[in-house]
Amino acid sequence: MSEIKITLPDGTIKTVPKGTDAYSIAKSISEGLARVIIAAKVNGKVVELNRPITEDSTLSLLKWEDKEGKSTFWHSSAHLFAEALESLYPGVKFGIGPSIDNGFYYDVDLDGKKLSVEDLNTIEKKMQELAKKENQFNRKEVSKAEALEYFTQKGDPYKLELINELTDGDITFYSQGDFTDLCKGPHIPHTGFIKAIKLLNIAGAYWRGDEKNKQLTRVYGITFPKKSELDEYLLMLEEAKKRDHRVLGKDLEIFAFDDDVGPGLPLWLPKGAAIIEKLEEFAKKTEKEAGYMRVKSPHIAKESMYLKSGHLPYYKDSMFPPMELDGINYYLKAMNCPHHHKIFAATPKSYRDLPVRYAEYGTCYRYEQTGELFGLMRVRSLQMNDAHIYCTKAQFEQEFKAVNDLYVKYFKVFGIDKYVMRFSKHDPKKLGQKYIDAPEMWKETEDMVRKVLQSANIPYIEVEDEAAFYGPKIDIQIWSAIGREFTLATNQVDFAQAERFDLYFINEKSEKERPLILHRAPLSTHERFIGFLLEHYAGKFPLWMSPEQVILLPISEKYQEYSEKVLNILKKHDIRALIDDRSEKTGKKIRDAELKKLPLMLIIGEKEQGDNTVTVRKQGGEDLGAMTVEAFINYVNAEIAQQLN
RNA sequence: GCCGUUGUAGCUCAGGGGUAGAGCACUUCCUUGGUAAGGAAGAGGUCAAGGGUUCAAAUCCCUUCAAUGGCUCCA
Repeated sequence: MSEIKITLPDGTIKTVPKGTDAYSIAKSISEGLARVIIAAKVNGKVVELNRPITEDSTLSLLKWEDKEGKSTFWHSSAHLFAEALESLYPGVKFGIGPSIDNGFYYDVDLDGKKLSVEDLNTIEKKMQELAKKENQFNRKEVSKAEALEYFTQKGDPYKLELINELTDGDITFYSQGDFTDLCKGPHIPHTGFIKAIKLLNIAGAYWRGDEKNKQLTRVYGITFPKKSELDEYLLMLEEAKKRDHRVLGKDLEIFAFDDDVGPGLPLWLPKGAAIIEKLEEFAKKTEKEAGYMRVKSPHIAKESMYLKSGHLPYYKDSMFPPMELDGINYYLKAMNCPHHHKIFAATPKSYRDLPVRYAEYGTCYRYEQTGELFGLMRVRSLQMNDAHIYCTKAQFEQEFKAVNDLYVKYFKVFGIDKYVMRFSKHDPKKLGQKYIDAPEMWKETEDMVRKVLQSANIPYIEVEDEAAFYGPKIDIQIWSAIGREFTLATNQVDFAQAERFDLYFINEKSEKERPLILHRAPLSTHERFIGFLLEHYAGKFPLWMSPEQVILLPISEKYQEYSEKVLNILKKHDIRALIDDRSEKTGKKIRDAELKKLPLMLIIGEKEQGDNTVTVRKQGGEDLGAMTVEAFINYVNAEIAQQLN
């Protein structure tokens, strides 16, 4: 029998008979290893452990801890779910059942039967029962005809549709117990590895993600090889819920919604408004230093402007319906750019004026579908950290880079490090439809964007067919506490609207020339950004933007007067402070201040009153000891200066 | 917009065809206490809204509204 060479991740080379499987190789290394591995990666491809290896290969053995180990594990769990479901509801039809970042789902058609929470418990129990049988996952290669035959017999139209799109010779079935599924694999050795099971929720999901198709029932679940890991995961979910900006926003009195005002229309309470003011102050200062000029524009405009901008035909459904005045339709603005273009056009421009940078915290209204609304993250009224930069082609790269540098600077101030820059490109096949038909401009601007990203050494991913209709863009993707993905900020190239609005400047040769436009919103909208920050800081805003910075805690009524004196001094120094003058014990006052996430507490008793000091306790418990009021003011200012640096 | 779930006090939630409940928060009083909950009393609700069934509806049914988990969408 011929032999093959297996290269392990540490570089060791093992010589084994051709056809040996990964499990045997693991066993030859150690029994312990063989027990914990659940799949193998052969020449970069994940396969099951009992697949014979037939050529010289690299091999890594995957455990639960490995990312690919987890996805294999969860994919197998989806099959276990399907097996349980089929045994409980014979005749159920199956869509797809993949693994996801946290667990798996399976889309099923129960023919009108609705699943309840109790049903999930029953299915879970069935899964437990089936898991204990330690049924093996068996792979079988089938011809297309056989595959079609099997699912025709079974009467599953979804699987038939999938099979019809596959090439003959490349189709495999996997079976465990009495259940067989169309699947390319791989799977864990047997169901017994799945020890802890939780079905999380039920949702509707369109077949193949198309809302024209039938809506199937999607069940989400997660499994673990150990019960303790499931408990840990569930605990983590609970913790994440506490950090949800909708919960914190209510607790901390940042914002509210009201039925009479309307869905997606947040009300900013005084503390929320205070945060916004500090944020704007910071943004305006930063933008001023970066050469932006502030402009202001109305909340509505005539239909003709949105026809000109090209927005209306594409985005009418996302705008509030028009109001008619004197036979003319007016729209609430959904974006600021057309107004800014009109500001650009209002005065003649020379190349000497460029780049022109117009900034406005403009309020926009978007008619988001009801199902899309999500706390502050997805709303219908929003105020954007918007600006438009008009520049020459020669200036573009530098301007684009400056905008990117601004992002990085902001993210440093806010300590935002978990994000992905997504470079969205056009799809050449959709020129003239989804995208402006200007192939050479697309190429040119996309190359420029890539060059800036590469030279700045910024990690990014490129995605096809995600650009704006007027040019490529960079989106900064972040995740909410409960794991939902959002675009936080955006930086877009626009080579179309200058033409549409007939924007030009006079170049050195006294000719009219079109500017390039950049749309940018590094601090997103107030709504989304503060929603994000609430979660990012878990409600503990840094001192500089905290709506209430200092709380004075007199130990008893006797020190009330002195406390008020201190309060007035702090207020005069622009420090946002308040007194807790309730007749409660100090411990209680501290606890309440902690729950309200107040950054600094001043404890004031006999000692402090006697020597004109305050005793400073930071949120979380750090004791900074006693200091004079003047020293405390200096401390606050130094702290803020450092945070904004 | 679609599928599912939910809607009871400011908040978190229990209850459930026959006079509406708890804890926390709030108000008042007692207490004047030094680093995460001192004590007592009180006030607070058209049980989301509208309709239906019933002697009787917060409870059962229908509709609407809103929230929520997803799907679709996201300039």
